[in-house]
Formats: sequence, C-alpha cells, structure tokens
Amino acid sequence: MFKVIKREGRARRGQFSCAHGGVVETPVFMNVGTQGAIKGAVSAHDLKDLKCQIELSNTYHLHLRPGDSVVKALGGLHRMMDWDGPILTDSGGFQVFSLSGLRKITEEGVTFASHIDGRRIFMGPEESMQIQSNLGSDIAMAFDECVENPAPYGYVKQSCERTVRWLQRCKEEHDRLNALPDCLNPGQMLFGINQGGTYEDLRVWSMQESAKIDCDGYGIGGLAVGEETEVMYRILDVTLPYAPEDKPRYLMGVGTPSNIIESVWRGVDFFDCVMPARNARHGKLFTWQGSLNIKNEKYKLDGRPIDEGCGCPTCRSFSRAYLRHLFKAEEMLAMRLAVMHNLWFYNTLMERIRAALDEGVYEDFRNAYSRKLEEKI
RNA sequence: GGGAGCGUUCCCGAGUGGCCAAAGGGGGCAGACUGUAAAUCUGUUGUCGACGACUUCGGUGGUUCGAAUCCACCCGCUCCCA
Repeated sequence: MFKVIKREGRARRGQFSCAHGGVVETPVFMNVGTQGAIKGAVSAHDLKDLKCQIELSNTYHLHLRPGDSVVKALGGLHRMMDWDGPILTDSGGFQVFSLSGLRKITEEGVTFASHIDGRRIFMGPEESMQIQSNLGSDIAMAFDECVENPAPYGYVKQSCERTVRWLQRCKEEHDRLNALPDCLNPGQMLFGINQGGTYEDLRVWSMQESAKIDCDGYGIGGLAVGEETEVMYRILDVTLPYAPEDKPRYLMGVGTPSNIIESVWRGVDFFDCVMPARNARHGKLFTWQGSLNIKNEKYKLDGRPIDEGCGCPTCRSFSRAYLRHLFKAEEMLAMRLAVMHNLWFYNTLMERIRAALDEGVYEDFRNAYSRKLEEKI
C-alpha cells in the first residue's frame, strides 16, 4: 500500500506499508545487505539503531549461498537475519550486468557461470520469482536485464522489450506462487522495472508497457551504469511522468547524496545503493560539509567526531583520530564503525529530505545541499 | 684463533660492468568506488630551476670510456669450527 501525502513540484512525500514493519516514510533509502548481512560486520539489529526502514538483499547471491531452500527451511529471510522490518529482494537482474562476463542471455532467461565455482545456474523470470518467494521478502523485483551505458540502440531496444515480456511472466508466476498454501509471504509485492538505456523513446515505451502490467511499484533500472549524471537526470525527467502516480518509484542502485536529492526532486520515492557501505569500508565517510577520507594524514590527531553534531553510534563515542588508527591498523572495528556512520548519514539524509518536503521547503533544501554534499573536506 | 658470508633507496629484498634512480613486496602518501565477484582496485613514493640535471647502493681509495656490480684497505654484522 502506498500513498502520496504531500508534493512539491514533482517531489513526493509518501507512506508505504507491506507485510512486515509499520509505515515506511518515503522518500526512503534501503540499506543493502546483499547476502543477508550488511558488509562491514553490521547486523539487522544494528540497522534498527541506524534508522533503517527497509533492508535489501539479493536473489542471485542467496540462491547460491546458502540456497533459497535453506533460507525457507530456516523460516525465511526475516527470521534468518532476525529483521522484522520490510525486505526488498533484488531479482538477479543486476548480476546480468555486473557478472556480464559470466552469463549468456536467451529469451528464456539467463545462464550464469557461478562466480563462486563456475557451475551453471539458470535464472529466468519464473526462477527468480520462485527464489524470492522462498526468501519470503516483502517486495520482489521483476527479473530484468540491466544494460550497461552506453549501449547500441538496437541492442537496448530488443533487451528492454524482452524485459517487458519477462515482467509479464514474473507477474503471472508471482501471483501463482503467492496463492500457494505453503507460501511464506503471501503478501509479497512485485515491482516492475523500467529499462531503455539512455534512449528517451525506449524509456517511455518501457514505462508505458510496464505500467499496463499491474505491479505494486516500479523500479527505474539501468542508470548510474556508465552514463553521465546529467543523462541520468534527463532520463528521470522524461520517464517518470509516465510512471503511475499512485505507485512508488524506485531508482535502483542510486546513488550519491546529491544524486538522491536531485532524484527526489524529479519524483523518486525509493533508493538503494552500496555506496555508503562500500565507501565506508574504504574509509570515505559522509558529513554534512561534504565527504572525507578518514585515512588521510590530516586526521592523525583530530579528536573531533567524524561529523560534528552527528548522532550516530560512532560519532557519539569515537574520534576521527581513533577511527583513522583503526583503519591503518586494519582492525575490523574500523569498518563496522565507518559503515554504521555512513548508513546513519544516509538514513538521516532521507529524514531531512522528508522533513523539508513536510514543511514545503524542499527546493531550499536542495539548493543548500545538492552541491555541498559533493564537496570533499 | 681458524673458516665462510653479508652490508642496496623508509623497511625487507632483487640486482654481480653500460638497457639502474635501481625489480618485487611491505610501509607511507593520495585517488577511485552508484540494484556488492570490492576488507577491492589505481596512482605515487631520492632531490631539483624536473621531455633534463644532480646526488645515492657501509666508508675511503683504485681499475675502467663507464661501477651498486671488479680490486685494496677500513668499519659494522652474521654463521660455522676451535
């Protein structure tokens, strides 16, 4: 269930709910735990302390390890991770892009050579739906092909047409599985995915066709995969007007704080990105003055918290100098503390975006922070 | 006392006459990272007035057109036998 409660231009302030957790306030950033854990030794319990509203995991990775049947036997992903909030599972469509050297695509689906041991894994729309059903997530993503940018028009056209055909198959299989008596999460929703690369006509076509298939929300995929940022914004500008007004729009895999601010402005409701966690593991931390690299020598004797005024578990107790030391000494606590800070930052960013929308001052917020958060301090 | 080695740029360590400012690793410094094959990857790491010049391979002095590489002595260290 989703409803828009306030608007400012194309930006939307909304509320969403699904089978787990209470009301999700949107715009929302989903915290990525690909294999059922947030990389950097952060658990689902920690997510509660980091103001996370939705957790995201991955179909391909959990199918390989520990196996979706194992997850189902353990009571589902929620039970396994001990996370009682909403979970969105990505379909494996991104792996068609990220593991492009290890797969072959046909109309039926995609055959992967497992990145772990090379064995053949076939995944098509039906398989992806079955796996996500076994995982028991609250939102299943349609199985799509995420195409790199730039790509030839002809290829993108046939690919996004196939992705729409796959969406139809996903929808049918999803409805069938949800109706089965032993279904782990009969309330599981399905989001379709818009593709079309950097081609406006394909994007619009893909959106229109996907909208004809009744989904609970729509992902915008295939962005931030090689194209210029301005191209991504242009695609959002031309595509989102064709997305159903009463359904959430999810910009998949995006992005930087600035990307998020700009995309909310253009009408996006859901986001997810590995950036806060990955960058944290590599020492790049976000602050309201811009980002910093905690490993830099200048923080050697810096007794201040990462971000003055930040209320995250890390900043409440530890100094930049200590964190720098932990990174230099390769203590795993470094990653944990850094990841917690960055996830808190992203979740707080969304909180402030929502507050600005509530107060009708989002344009001011955008002007104040969109550029600033891209700076390095 | 006798014998055998070793000393290289921040560290370890290759290099035994020119292609050597000197491999490789570590450490240092910096950068990248966007639905996670990422605790990963990349650049850089003698000095300078820098498409060139200068100083450097324990020290000093030689041999040579040319030396980290060969010779002599000195200093320091290691191992073996007594």
